[in-house]
Amino acid sequence: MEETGLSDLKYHHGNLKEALIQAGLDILREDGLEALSLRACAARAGVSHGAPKNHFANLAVLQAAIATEGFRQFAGTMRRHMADASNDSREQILASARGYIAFVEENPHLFRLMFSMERQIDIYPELQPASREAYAVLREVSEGLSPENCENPVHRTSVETMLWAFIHGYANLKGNRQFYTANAETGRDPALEEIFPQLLYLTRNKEV
Amino acid sequence: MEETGLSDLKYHHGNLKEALIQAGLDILREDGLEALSLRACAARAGVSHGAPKNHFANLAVLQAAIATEGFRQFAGTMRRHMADASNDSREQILASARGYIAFVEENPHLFRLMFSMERQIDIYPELQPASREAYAVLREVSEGLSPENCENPVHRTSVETMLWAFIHGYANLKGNRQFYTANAETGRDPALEEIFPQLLYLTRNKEV
DNA sequence: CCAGCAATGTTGTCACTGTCTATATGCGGA
DNA sequence: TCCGCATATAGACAGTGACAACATTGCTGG
Repeated sequence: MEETGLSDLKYHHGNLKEALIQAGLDILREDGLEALSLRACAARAGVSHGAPKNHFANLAVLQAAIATEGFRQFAGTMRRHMADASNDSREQILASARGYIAFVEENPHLFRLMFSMERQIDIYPELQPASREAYAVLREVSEGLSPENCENPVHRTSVETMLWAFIHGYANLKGNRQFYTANAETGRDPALEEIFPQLLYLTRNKEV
Repeated sequence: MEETGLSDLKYHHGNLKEALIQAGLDILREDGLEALSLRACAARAGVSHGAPKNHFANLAVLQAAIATEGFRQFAGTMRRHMADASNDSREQILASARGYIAFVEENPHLFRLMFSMERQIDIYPELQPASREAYAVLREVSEGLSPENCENPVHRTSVETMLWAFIHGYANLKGNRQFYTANAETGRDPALEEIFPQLLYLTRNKEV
């Protein structure tokens, strides 16, 4: 009507592609992974059931696009927690772990989708970069733990692998309600806060 | 015809319940998680599409039953690896980790099903016991690491949690082809063999 | 300025799936 | 023997992904 801009309310729907991704994120949050269907996303975006075909070849591609946005928000959550912590490397990686756990607790279904898409990483071109962007956060903080004078038997790659595997496994098990560790009102996980320093201890120890 | 026994080839089909579970395991191995449907299991067991209803109220319950059998085989794989190792506690838990990884590599889709069922643990009565049976293996070997004179800051529960989370995360990431660590022809994972002793080092250290 | 075109969205259809209901079948016990 | 229950069959229905044919919109080149 009075639209002169060039980016919103344009064309038939507007930018349906992003609307479908957002609809998928909403459905995941509200109704879970089983409710995520092409037709449900289309309906929530206010278009017909065939419309998504023009932007996503099939359901798997839409899922990959949703997972991609998930990885971006995931990295953002970790970086946000890191910004609230001191600059010390150990505090930084602990903060990233807190962000990791927080994201999984807030987005359990999205997280499950993200890591179930990883074996089809090639069906959506932006998925792998977004996934690597999230991993880059962990890599950065791990590198801060391996100073140049490092003669540590747990060298750089192993530090990354060990910390990543632990955080990932802990978050998974916690997301599946496998642990009873209720968060205190501080919002922090007592088990994580206890175990993590132990793991970091390995990264500065020489002899084994 | 000549059947006098009481357990096989009885009645209409025989024991359809177990046949459906076995069909599900076969489908998971051959065609993946997406191909696992009630009708596919029924067809593979040679019965009509409505027959499973008499044994499993819905698809989720059949999936839970398949996951239950998965947890049993999972525990069996770990115990088998442990039987091939020496009785030393550290060797035992390392062997269980090898079994853990081996199971995930051989049954990636089943493993994914198993740990995606865990948030509906109550829909099939045998699922929780089978899951706990698998966890009991890790608990047993972890207990061997915390001797009675233990003043270790990583106490019993934390040892369990740390090792379980690490193995679980490592297996997950590896199952999703996140790691490039190709197994040597020994069938062992070099990264696991390197990192694990470091983790075990924590369990015998007092000061932190 | 306008005709054509490509991008986008709609509608209809098909096979497949989960679930429900009604019906048929066969075994065991009264 | 015959009744009842557990089990299996057959049919139906709604929801889904995928595909094809068609309609609409906005852009672009002449």
